[in-house]
Amino acid sequence: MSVRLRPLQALKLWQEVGLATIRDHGVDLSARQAVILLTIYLEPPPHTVRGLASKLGVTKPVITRALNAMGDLDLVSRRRDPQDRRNVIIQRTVRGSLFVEQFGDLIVECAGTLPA
Amino acid sequence: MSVRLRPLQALKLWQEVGLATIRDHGVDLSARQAVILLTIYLEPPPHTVRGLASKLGVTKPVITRALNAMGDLDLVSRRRDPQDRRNVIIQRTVRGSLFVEQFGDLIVECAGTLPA
DNA sequence: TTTCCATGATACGGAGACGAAACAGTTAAC
DNA sequence: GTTAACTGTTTCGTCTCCGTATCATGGAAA
Repeated sequence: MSVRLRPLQALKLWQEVGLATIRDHGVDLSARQAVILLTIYLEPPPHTVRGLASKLGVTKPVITRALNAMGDLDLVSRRRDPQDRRNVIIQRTVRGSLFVEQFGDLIVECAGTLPA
Repeated sequence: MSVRLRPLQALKLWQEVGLATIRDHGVDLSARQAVILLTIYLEPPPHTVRGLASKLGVTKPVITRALNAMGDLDLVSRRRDPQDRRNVIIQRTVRGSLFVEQFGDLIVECAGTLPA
């Protein structure tokens, strides 16, 4: 069952959620960081720097820096792959799971108050 | 009639739309710029620098700079208010309308392909 | 008129992100 | 064992953005 959404509703939803995240002044991620975080938490592991860079169409340093920033916030964690020690496996954290979950709830809440 | 959306669908939708905008390499606005643009095109005019700054909870230079950037892209335009020449009235443009419209369609399209 | 207050724009220093290129570490090929 | 290829990271110069403070202009009040 697909989600039915009209253009005006979609735009309003984007505006409301954007407004909420800007004004909340809590953790504010850039658009790219948000997409990286969502990819890590929504798609099946394992996730690597190269894989994420390829999927998003950006360079590797972008991923490394985003992981540094989100690592400092305890939203993701990294460890070496024991099998192939060149690889870095990106792992989820408790705080990251909570953050993503709350973000999902925020969108759902905004969607619920949308006019017909 | 409110829009019904489940948390996992909402998160997937955000990821898909974010992915599309990152990879398109066309016009890429910051999160703040996007919210400003949507506010201009979704809420009834007139819009002023001060009003937008207050609504978003940011300082005035942020709005001025965003309007400069989006003005260079021909997404918005500005003119002095003839009544009170201190004010600047922010106006919509053809290109901006088209851009917002296409963005709305993108969200709707992503929503339509969402799994149950 | 002169003195305030309001508006939006600019100057400035600092912080952060970008891509290209060079880097250290690991594995594979020969 | 040496060379080559691949991983993620760092460096570099550049660019953009931020907030504070200041500026230039226009309106309102005395």
